[in-house]
Amino acid sequence: MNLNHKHLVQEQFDTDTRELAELAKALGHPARIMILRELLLRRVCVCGEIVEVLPLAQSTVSQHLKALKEAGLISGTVEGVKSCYCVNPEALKRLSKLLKPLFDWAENPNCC
Amino acid sequence: MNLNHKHLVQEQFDTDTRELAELAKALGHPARIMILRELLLRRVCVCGEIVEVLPLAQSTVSQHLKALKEAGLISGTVEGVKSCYCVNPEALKRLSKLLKPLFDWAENPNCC
DNA sequence: AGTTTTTATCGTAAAAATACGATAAAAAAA
DNA sequence: TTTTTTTATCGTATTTTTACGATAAAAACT
Repeated sequence: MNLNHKHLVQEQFDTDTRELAELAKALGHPARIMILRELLLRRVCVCGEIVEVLPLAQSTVSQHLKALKEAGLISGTVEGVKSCYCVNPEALKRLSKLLKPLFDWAENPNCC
Repeated sequence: MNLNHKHLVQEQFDTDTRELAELAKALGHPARIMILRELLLRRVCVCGEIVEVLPLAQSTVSQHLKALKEAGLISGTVEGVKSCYCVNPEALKRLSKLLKPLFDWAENPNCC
């Protein structure tokens, strides 16, 4: 496999496909799902209480937060010494929109 | 990191969380999104025409098909020398159900 | 019977993801 | 000012993912 073959391969797909894949990938780990759930549960944007909820080291949680942030699913602001995160509704709406054709089909499948 | 530490970590999350993560992970690659799209497009279950549509080697496509199958998103039947796949609507419905709380929140967020 | 077609699997290499501890950096508290 | 708290990042080890070519196995032609 070439040095950045994967990168070249990814570019062959259209934007929507790549965007959906990226959002889905960000949701593709139980820790990150839990983070989103926790952020939704506590009405206000929370910070490192997430670490206490998850069975993972602080550095690992920080890494997962970064992944969610890079996918646009959450945004974080520095609040003094603490770091506050919240779910980005727009990203979820986008994901919903991208998945809609699949879900619509599932309600009325024409095969199998 | 312990030998199967990751496995132990994954077990600490509840079933719904793990199920959602697994389904999302399966969708977390543009090639697999394309496969689903292609299966939906052609009304009847198709087989290896997928290979022709994707910019990937046959063996790689086969691997992606396996991943989707293992996640329950598609099912495949052998039709003579050919292999026929189709999307499993139940899996998509399940994914939709698991994502609904997130999407509902996004329509009426209470933060940010 | 021999050849072709179709697809899954094996072997393998490179890259990415996952996890942790250690540490740095900045704000807050003492 | 020193210490503590909080969080991001670095370094690193391990595992998983992604990709390919080669090959095997089974059905379908010739």
